[in-house]
Amino acid sequence: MPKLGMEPIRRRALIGAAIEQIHATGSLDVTVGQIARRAGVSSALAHHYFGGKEDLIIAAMRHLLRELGHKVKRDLVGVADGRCRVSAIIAANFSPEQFGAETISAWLNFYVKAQGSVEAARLLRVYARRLHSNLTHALGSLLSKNEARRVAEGIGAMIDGVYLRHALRTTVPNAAQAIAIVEDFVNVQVGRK
Amino acid sequence: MPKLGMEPIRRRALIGAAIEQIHATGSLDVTVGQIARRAGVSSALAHHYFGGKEDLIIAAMRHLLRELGHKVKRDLVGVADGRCRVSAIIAANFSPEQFGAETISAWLNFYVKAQGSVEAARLLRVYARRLHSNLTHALGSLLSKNEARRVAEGIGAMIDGVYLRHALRTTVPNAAQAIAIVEDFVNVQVGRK
Amino acid sequence: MPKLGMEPIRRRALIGAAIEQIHATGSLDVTVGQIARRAGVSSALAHHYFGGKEDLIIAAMRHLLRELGHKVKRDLVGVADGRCRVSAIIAANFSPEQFGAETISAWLNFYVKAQGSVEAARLLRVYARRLHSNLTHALGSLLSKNEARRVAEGIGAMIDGVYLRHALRTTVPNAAQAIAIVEDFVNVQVGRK
Amino acid sequence: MPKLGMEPIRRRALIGAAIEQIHATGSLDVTVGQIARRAGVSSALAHHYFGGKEDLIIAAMRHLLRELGHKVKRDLVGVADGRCRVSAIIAANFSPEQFGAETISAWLNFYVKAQGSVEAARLLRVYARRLHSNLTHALGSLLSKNEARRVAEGIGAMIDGVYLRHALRTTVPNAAQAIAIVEDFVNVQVGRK
DNA sequence: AATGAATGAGCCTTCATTCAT
DNA sequence: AATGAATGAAGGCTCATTCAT
Repeated sequence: MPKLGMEPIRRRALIGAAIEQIHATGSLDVTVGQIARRAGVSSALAHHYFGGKEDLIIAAMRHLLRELGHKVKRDLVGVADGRCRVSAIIAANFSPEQFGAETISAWLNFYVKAQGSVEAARLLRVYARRLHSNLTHALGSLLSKNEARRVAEGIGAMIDGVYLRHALRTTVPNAAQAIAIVEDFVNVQVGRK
Repeated sequence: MPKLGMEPIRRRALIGAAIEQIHATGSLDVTVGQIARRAGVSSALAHHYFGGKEDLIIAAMRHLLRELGHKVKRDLVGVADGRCRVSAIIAANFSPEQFGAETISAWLNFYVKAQGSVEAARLLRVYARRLHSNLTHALGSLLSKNEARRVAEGIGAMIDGVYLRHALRTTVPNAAQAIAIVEDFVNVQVGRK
Repeated sequence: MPKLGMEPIRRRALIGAAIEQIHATGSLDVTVGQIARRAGVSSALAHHYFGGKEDLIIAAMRHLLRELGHKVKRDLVGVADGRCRVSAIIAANFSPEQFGAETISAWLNFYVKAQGSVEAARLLRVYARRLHSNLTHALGSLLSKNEARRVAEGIGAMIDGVYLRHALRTTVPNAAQAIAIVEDFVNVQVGRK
Repeated sequence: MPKLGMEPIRRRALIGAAIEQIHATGSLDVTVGQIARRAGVSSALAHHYFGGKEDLIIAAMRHLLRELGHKVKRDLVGVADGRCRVSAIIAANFSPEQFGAETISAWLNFYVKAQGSVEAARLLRVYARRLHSNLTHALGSLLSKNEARRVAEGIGAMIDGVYLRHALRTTVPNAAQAIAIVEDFVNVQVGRK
């Protein structure tokens, strides 16, 4: 008898396996076979559910971005103070789920992917815009609109830079230190006025 | 036309072609054939002079890093004031030769490469250490040793982050804006004292 | 037609094709593509089932040696007399299945292969040891242990030599004549006592 | 100034290097580049003097066969007794110059080469015929013409077989033992009458 | 729902060979 | 006399993808 409702299970397993494999390989030079094996299924099944390698990779990307989006949204609930909202956003970006070695690897590689895939580029732009918008709003009560935009831009660049630098390390990512660097930046920017 | 002493000419041409091709492709998924064709030679010749694809890519990386190193060194000559030296270092990192679309692409991909190649990782670490050391020294007259180190770290992360974000853009890189973001950071950090 | 359980079928076909191709080419300079085409499949499938060219060649070798081993074992069943067992062993080595043009070619090339492949060398040594052991036992009732060993060595060299010389010929191998030469040797050695 | 008379020197060096390289590689899968490097010249020069790889290999073969021919001829001078001439021929085949590891390797590979090259096959047939003729004549005083032919055939097969078996060994070739095996065969054949 | 079977396309790499100097 | 420069051709191998079951 055919098992029912396997599709979501398989999709999730394959997406997870893709992210793991990207991290294990260190690049997007992963084979569908490797991902499928890691997920415990045949490579044919990966194609069956995702249509092709491209789509599977994009799905993994989308998954990661959605996770981050939900995390930020959740952590902002009930936080009223602007400065605190900024910290919450930063903390969300470096939370254990987001700042693990696997995710960092995947993130870096998605930036590469975006250089050759319109869909991947679109996804990253959506994420960047959302981050910028969130930060600008939170900073609105502390700075002028223009200054808020500028500082938000700086925070964004800094977060990406910290991710990039951690991609090089072989040690386990140090979230506290990462947060400190960015928070330090915010403190000075907000404080000087 | 001379038939001797072609080696350095070919090597340079192939390295240039490799960087161009990486940018054109947007990833390290470039074939030796593509690079060779771009350089106007056969793929066999590329192997003859470099031994293999890996070595060619690494050579391109090394070339870019050396160029940057020389640029920084040159621009620092005669600059005595610490704050000015910091600016010179930042400016060098965003000079037209370094901050072109091709180089940015290549740079991003080298970070990926470093995740799977010890030699590539080593090269990037050398670059990071050198940048950090240069900045720390320059900041030494303005801040305490510990603070200098911390700010240098922040500047480094910021530069990388700005590069990363520009890798996404399709427009021509805006060096002035990039420099402004980083300089802004430095100003506040140094000025707050 | 069944679509499952193709593996053993393909493996057998590829091994057979490899032996044929080695004979057709006259050397081990055979391409996986040639072998695969002869077997009616793609070269990719040959890699899929054997992992690589090396392994395919070794598998063909192993196949031939196993065939010979089985043949000898089968032909010795029920043969009690020592002298008759010697003859049976010799006859087995020159039986139509073993002494065909294809097999002779392959044999010669395996000796070459053994000079650069530990596994191939191991296989040939196993065969040589088994032949020597069989012969020594059979000769045990006719000669002293030392003499039996010596004669067994001679028979082995002779069999190999006859194979080698037939590798040069373009005519169909003459088993009767080959057997006569070796038997003649045995007769004198055993009879002279 | 152009060096004169280099041709014979280079040819000899290249032929020697070819034989060494065949032994080092264990097969005919040697590159012209390897041989040339071993001879201390460029691969282009090898082509200049020999026309191509094929011709160089054949020249190496011809060289070895000629050496053996001369050796036999020289060692037979003044030996009148038939039995002694047989021993001299056998001894020549296992003399240090002929029975070194390099030569054995080359020999085996030439047999392979002969399967795909008419010229190589012709050379080996010439050698076999000469050996057979020499032996038959020498045996003429001891056996009937038919028996002499038969025994000569056996000796030839044996010599080849011994060579073949030594090709497998990694130890230094044992000429004394090799000669003993063949001489033993001759003794019995001649003695029984 | 899932997979074994199979392949075409493509890439890296090697190498014999040619040619101008 | 000798070689550096250069290439075309070919082979081993990988992999995404398709298909029949």
